Amino acid sequence: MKLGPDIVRIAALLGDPARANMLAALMAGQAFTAGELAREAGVTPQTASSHLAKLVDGGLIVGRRQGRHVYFTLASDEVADLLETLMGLAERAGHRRVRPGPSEPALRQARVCYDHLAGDLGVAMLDSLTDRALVQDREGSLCLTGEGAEFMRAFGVETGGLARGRRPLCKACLDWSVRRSHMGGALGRALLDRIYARGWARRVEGTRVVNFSAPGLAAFRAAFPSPS
Amino acid sequence: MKLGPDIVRIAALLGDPARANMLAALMAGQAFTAGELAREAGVTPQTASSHLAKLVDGGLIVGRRQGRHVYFTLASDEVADLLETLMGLAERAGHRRVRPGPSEPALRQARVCYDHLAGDLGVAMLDSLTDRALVQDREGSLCLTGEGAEFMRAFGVETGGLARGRRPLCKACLDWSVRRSHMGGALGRALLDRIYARGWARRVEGTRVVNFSAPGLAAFRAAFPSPS
DNA sequence: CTCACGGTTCGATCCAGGTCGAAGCGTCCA
DNA sequence: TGGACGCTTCGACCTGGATCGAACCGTGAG
Repeated sequence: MKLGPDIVRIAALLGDPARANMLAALMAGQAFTAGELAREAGVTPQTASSHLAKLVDGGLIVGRRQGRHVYFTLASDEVADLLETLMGLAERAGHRRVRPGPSEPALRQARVCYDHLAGDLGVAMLDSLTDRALVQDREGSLCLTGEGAEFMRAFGVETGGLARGRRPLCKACLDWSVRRSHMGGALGRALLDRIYARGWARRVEGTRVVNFSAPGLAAFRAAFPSPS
Repeated sequence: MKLGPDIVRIAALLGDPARANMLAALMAGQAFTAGELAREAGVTPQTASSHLAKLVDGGLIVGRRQGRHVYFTLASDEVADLLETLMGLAERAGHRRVRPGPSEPALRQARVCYDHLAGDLGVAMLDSLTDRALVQDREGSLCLTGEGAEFMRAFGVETGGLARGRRPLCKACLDWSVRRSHMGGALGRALLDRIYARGWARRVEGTRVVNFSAPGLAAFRAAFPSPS
């Protein structure tokens, strides 16, 4: 069996704790400098530099120089997908990194998955949209209906511009904690942006946790009512 | 970022060439003995035994004793999913194991993905089914319509029994070579079984390639006409 | 019972690669 | 222009883990 793509290079890149920590940090969707990632991974800057070079070479992340800093982000949301899939399998196989800490429930309720909303609330949002026939599912990639576009416009998202980019408008992304899909793609990102803009929730600095205020959560539930 | 599942253990397991070769072989869906996997990976039986123990411990494969042989299979189709995702990323990142060999086109046209049909023909089959509204897509997991169940019965697949198992009846599985979905799950398996039973195609021994005969291919195209 | 065979365990070897100190290089600021 | 800072390169060190020979164990065959 010497055919097909070479999974070893990529898997080996993910198989080192320092690199995995860096990638986990980058799952927050924002760009980090080399130094920040070094601290995140708990290694010296030299070591981090070596790891980052390997990750760039492997096509998992990209770096942009800006002044004397270098900002790194995941290379694509495909990479984020892979990381979520891996986390799902690890979760199910019972490999926890540490025993559930205090912020673990918050992470399960709402977090960013690269640049869109994941966790209980992310799944609830997609459920609500599909239940009201605002989005439909065609062969794995979601598809906005006419009423859906109407809804999005009212919510403050111009879907016309989003569809122009080469990134798929919306896309089902499997959630590792809930084991069901939430909304990804350009629309997923735009929705989360609107949620921030309306002040319903804020990112907890340095983590993937998305913190909803009490009125924000109520407004969210009203905008995306549960199917039940 | 010390929260969430531990992806390192699993990724490290996949990051060794010998283990990756074994898993790639197991993607063919059939069970292999420890010795066969050792030859497949190009290592001695002792080394293979050590690797297999690690893979079992990590929950990626399971082994069953039978006489003086031990048969190994992938632990779940989730593992197969992960491998396909990894292959997709590796393919796109341009990491090929070897330069495309002679059987590469055959692998792209039709192969087994664990236990269901993948490649051009696998994608075409799902396309045909969705186009004729025989299956629908709800939040990532496919769903058979009433007419779909009718169609399956006519094709020789009793969907009633399949739905009883704890494995999802059907499921979209992202194809690494085509980068679109094909049909997985219990129904995907049953469909491939029927294709074998009707003599349309056979597995090429020891590889993932599925070889359609000329009349078999014609019958396949007739049963699953292209949407165009 | 004895032997052959598949699989595992043990121990020793060896090497890829992670790690960090020191030095180099470019950018920004005073 | 000098100095601080962020990042990278180089070199040396060291450890984890892959590998295999040899011995061991259980099953099946003669």
